[in-house]
Amino acid sequence: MEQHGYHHGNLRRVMLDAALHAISESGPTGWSLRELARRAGVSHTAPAHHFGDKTGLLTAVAAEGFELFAGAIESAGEDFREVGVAYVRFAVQHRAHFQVMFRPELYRPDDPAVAPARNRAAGILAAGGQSLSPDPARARLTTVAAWSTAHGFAELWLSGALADAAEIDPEVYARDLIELAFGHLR
Amino acid sequence: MEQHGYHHGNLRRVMLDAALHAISESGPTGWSLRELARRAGVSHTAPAHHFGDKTGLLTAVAAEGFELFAGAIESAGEDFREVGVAYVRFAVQHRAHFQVMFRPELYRPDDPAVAPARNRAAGILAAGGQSLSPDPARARLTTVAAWSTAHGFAELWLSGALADAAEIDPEVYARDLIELAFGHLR
DNA sequence: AACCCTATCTTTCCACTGGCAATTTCAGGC
DNA sequence: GCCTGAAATTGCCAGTGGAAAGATAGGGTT
Repeated sequence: MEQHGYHHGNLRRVMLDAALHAISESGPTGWSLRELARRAGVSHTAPAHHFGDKTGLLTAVAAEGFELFAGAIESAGEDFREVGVAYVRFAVQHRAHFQVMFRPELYRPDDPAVAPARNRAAGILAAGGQSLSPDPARARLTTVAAWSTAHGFAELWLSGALADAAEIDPEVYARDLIELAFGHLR
Repeated sequence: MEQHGYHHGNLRRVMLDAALHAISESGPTGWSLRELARRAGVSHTAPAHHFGDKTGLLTAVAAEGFELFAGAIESAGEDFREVGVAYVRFAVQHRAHFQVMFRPELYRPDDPAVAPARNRAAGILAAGGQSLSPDPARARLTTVAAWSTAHGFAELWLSGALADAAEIDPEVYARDLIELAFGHLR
């Protein structure tokens, strides 16, 4: 909100938001660093100081994404089906983050800002799968099955492949769908 | 296999294969048209004659992908669970095609070479869902549920998110997982 | 108050990219 | 043999990501 002089004062956040906006509109690679810098009113190399390079900016997006994501599914409660719904809700509400997070070739997945958050999220999913699984030996399989269902629905929805369902609230659809596939487990 | 003179003779196919190779290695946008042309031994504008522009090349990849894909799931038989396995097998064996097909912002999804093949594939999936669904009124939901599970597993596998399962044959894993989620339907 | 230290941002430069326009080569039908 | 159109070429342009080096602000230190 401040008037910028030579020093912007908030460039990191502004660039991140600009990137998220651009990603939502044109996909994770459909924009240029220079364009973002222009909109932020700074020179085209200013962002380098905060992110290093374009990959660094995407790494920051992924890191923030995994943080938000872990929080979102963590606060979904005990019922693993609601975790799945929260998964889909996150993908829809934070589509830019989501579209970067699961394309590791776009960023540096081993970055110390990314890996911990990702592992935290993976742990939450694994715990949920364990609680859902009738057979402890198949906990991992159950986790991956439910994860796949939520993830696949989110991807298909975001890609527009489910255009015929565009009218319906994706969360409601996701809940029905998870119930259909995993409701028989208890 | 012919020696190239001024006219390459097979440029279209060679460029497609080069693109598929590049996509497998660096993702659907991690390469340049010029680099591909260089490897094919032609000038950097030669591909334009066959594909128009870069988007045109990706459109051709998507079109070929949907053709192959429709064939693959069509020949998987009646059992819808085997269709899911074929879905995953296709994604693994043709990962470059797959990674383009479901990112419509990368190509021209309304291209006449793409849309028919995509619709054909969608029809096969819908028919499978219908045969799987106990309740005809919920056929669409069942289709989307099974589609999501297969798609999500394929995406997670390709992205490396299931690194812990890297040892296991993805087809076998997919079969178990589909059985877990949809085996109770008959 | 003068100093310097560091983070931040600018200017300048380079190789590379996608795409357009004009031109050249070549192959096969007449 | 020639002529026509498909297939490639060269040359050009604006835009891109990134490196290098300089400029500026805004403290802390003394």
